[in-house]
Amino acid sequence: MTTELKPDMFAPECPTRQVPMRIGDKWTAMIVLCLEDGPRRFGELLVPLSAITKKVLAETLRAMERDGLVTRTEFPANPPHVEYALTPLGRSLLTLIDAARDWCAEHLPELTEARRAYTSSFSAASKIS
Amino acid sequence: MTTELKPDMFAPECPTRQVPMRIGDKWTAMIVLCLEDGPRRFGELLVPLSAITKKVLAETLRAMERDGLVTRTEFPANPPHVEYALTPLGRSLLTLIDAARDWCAEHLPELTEARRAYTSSFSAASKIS
DNA sequence: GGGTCTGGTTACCGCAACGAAACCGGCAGT
DNA sequence: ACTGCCGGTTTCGTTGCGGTAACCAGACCC
Repeated sequence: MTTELKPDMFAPECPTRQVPMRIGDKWTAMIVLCLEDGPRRFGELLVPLSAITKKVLAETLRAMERDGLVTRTEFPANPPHVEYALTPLGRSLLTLIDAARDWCAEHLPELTEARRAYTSSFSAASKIS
Repeated sequence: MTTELKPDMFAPECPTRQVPMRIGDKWTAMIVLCLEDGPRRFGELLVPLSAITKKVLAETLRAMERDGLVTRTEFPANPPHVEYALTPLGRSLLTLIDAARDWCAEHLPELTEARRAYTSSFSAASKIS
């Protein structure tokens, strides 16, 4: 058992504060999942992420490329197209994402029930997003 | 080995889409960590979360209470005070948060380096947050 | 020359999160 | 009566993520 040193999330200068849940932004985790089984083209990513717009997809992919999570490869063939693929770093996120999905699978009912109970007990008053 | 069914993040109506990274909001994970060793008072939480404002702390705690992650207990003693404590559900988040911190501890250098390399190679052009 | 496919970019905008600062009500101390 | 502590709430303002719609450049097809 390697006693790893956890990052100090409480230090204001710790990059953990900036980074960790970029994964938690609206689309990054889903894009990683989309790329799990191999490279995909821009247009292929648009389909499963039904609600995303081209702009946001492009932005998110750029940010992921910047952070070394995906690679962008242009094929100047005919018609020219572009492929996005996971880097090893991006792929390493899969275990984390899976852990999050497992947590959801296990505990989401409790959370939903808690939320229901809470809002029904203060039916009128509170307004928490 | 229980073959758990992962939530379908791609279904627009899946609550996974709403919930998962509420954990990833700016403060929830840190508050969970603060409460790890036992109940804390409002004022005690303000200290380690040095940058948080009372308003945001109150909002975040309310949301966490709504979701069944913490309990709020008033002590009408003298002087009156309030204690926040993790519920079992909230405590179950610790493993997930630890997984995220482990990932950061392990891969943050790569990510930082990727970011540095990216921004230095396009020193002038790109502006990604 | 006109339409279409691909992989975007640009301009604009709304909303929710986040934050700074002031205020508040009950009670204790002096 | 005045001061301060505790646990907030109120007001106002800023920032930034995400979204909508329009446009674009290259290449191919007709």
